[in-house]
Amino acid sequence: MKYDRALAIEKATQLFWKLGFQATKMRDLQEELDMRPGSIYAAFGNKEALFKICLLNYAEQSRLALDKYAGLNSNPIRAIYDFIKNMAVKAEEGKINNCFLVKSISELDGNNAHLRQYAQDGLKEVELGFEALFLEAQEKGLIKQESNPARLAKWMQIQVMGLRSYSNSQDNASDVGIMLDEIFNSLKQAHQPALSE
Amino acid sequence: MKYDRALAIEKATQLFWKLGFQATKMRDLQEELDMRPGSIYAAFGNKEALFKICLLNYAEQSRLALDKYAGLNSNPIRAIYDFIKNMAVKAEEGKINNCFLVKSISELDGNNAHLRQYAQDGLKEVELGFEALFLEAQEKGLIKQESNPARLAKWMQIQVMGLRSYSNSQDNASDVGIMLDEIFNSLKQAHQPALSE
DNA sequence: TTGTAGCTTGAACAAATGTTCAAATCTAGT
DNA sequence: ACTAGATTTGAACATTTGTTCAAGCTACAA
Repeated sequence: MKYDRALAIEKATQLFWKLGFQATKMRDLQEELDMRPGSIYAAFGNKEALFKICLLNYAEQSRLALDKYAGLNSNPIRAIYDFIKNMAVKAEEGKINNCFLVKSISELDGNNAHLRQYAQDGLKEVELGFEALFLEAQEKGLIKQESNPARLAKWMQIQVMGLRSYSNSQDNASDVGIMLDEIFNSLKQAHQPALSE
Repeated sequence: MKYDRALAIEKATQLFWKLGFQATKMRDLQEELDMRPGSIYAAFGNKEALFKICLLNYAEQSRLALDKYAGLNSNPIRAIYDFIKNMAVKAEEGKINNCFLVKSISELDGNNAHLRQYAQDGLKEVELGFEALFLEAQEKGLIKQESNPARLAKWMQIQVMGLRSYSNSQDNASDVGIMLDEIFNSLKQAHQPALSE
């Protein structure tokens, strides 16, 4: 039976995400993808190449998701909120807290600078997406003129990374949703024009 | 020649910190510690036991450092600031950005729940240290009565994790010091009593 | 000097792991 | 049904890796 490439990448991503690059063994992948070693190597090259494919795919999906929420909301701030709420703060059962890109960068410190770069690029893309939305918000009068969209995007990344990292570091990650709301409240507090509704 | 236990643990920690638990091979440790396998096993048990020792030692050092800064400063907020500035935001050459505990928790997701717990406990200890200092600050009138020390401690952890995670995810980690100052500014903005100096 | 207790050495081992490839199997066009 | 090309299979291989242990070494008391 011919394998489903998209599905295989999805499954491989989940495994790499959960276990990390090093801890994921080819035999784990063979079982998860229900493919024999030869097929995997024929389809993806080798372990590193498959990991790279997963990273790039995850980054692209993230970027597409952000664009999706931007399309669904006339309010750019709301779009960022929805994106983060749905992508990063979903506290579903057995869900992985950490961002796949951030976790990979952390693990590939020191070694595999080559793979690391793909994850860094993916994160930068999302940050640029945030920046564009903050700029749009500024043009719509939702954000102060003095505020700096690039700086806000950076700040937003820090907040999300902190939130996910923290919720990952405590088993009791109950009120992450509340904390996200607090982050957006402090954003409004500091950067919304005084006279705005 | 008899080995220096404290020095060996220090060196092992640096290696585990840089490479991670999985990527650090016993042969790397043998070279770094300049000890033969038998000696390492006689002194520390095995790889996992050595890693555990490094984790516990790092956590203890962190906690001691926080107490040190608390002793040096009459202002508890300043103590927290100095601690973070010196422990987490040192942008020295070849310095590791991520916290060893956070990085370990991230890597040990899924597997090695046993080791993971030690890192979680270490982080919790630091958080409790923050909480005590925020409480002290509140008693000294440096923080609003309505503010919640435990919540502030949590918030602080999130900010530091976010900052370190971000600076780790971008090669250009130049203005991390500035960002830390911004974090403390927003802390004062939101939680300092209005009439305070 | 000699004995001994404890530490160190490094060769060796068994298991794990990434990868290969010849043979088997499947697919589609005639 | 037949064949050529593509895909899949899984046993096998070369390394890598965590760990062991008998033999060697060192320091010190008698």
